[in-house]
Amino acid sequence: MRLKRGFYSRNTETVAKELLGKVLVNGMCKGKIVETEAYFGPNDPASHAFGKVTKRNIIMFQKPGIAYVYFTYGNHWMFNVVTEKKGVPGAVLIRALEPLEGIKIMKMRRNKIKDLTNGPGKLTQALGIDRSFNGKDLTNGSLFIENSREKPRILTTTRIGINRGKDMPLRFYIKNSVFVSRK
DNA sequence: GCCTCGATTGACT
DNA sequence: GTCAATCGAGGCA
Repeated sequence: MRLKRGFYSRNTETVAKELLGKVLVNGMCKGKIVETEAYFGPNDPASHAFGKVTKRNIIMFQKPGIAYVYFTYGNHWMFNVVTEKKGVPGAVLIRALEPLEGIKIMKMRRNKIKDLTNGPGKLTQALGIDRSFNGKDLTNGSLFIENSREKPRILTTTRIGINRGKDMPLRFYIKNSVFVSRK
């Protein structure tokens, strides 16, 4: 069962924690979400939505349950899920997956047999997510997130790779998972 | 128009 | 552990 809009239309931190253990699907490829980060708006200096609305960050202000995909460091796509009610900015960065299905395809896309999805740029490559998915509705289409009954043990840390808002504990990952990008 | 730098990765010492 | 690759968005003029 894919997650419905109501799941995403809540506090960003809550959604980030509850996404752990759920399953990200794009076509043939599936992976369990094992690591996420929450990004807010005006109160979060690390967020793209800190400050004014721009062509890039406007996706974060739109309806919950759509994809926010952006390009960084000259070669990497980042996949986020938009949260909060329409008009309120928020997104959850998916940082790592545990590969479940379509692993052969992931290996082909990554041109590797290991480290397929243990980082935000790696998992987008493995699942074939790029610019064309920006703004796509996850409640309707080939890219979506499946519910699960799993209630994982969650660890919380500060976010990775940012320069501002470094002290905010908004990174979450599943305890003992070997598929996270870092411990 | 020009300049800076990034929610990263992979190669190398 | 260090560091280069690589390009578009965003800020400023």
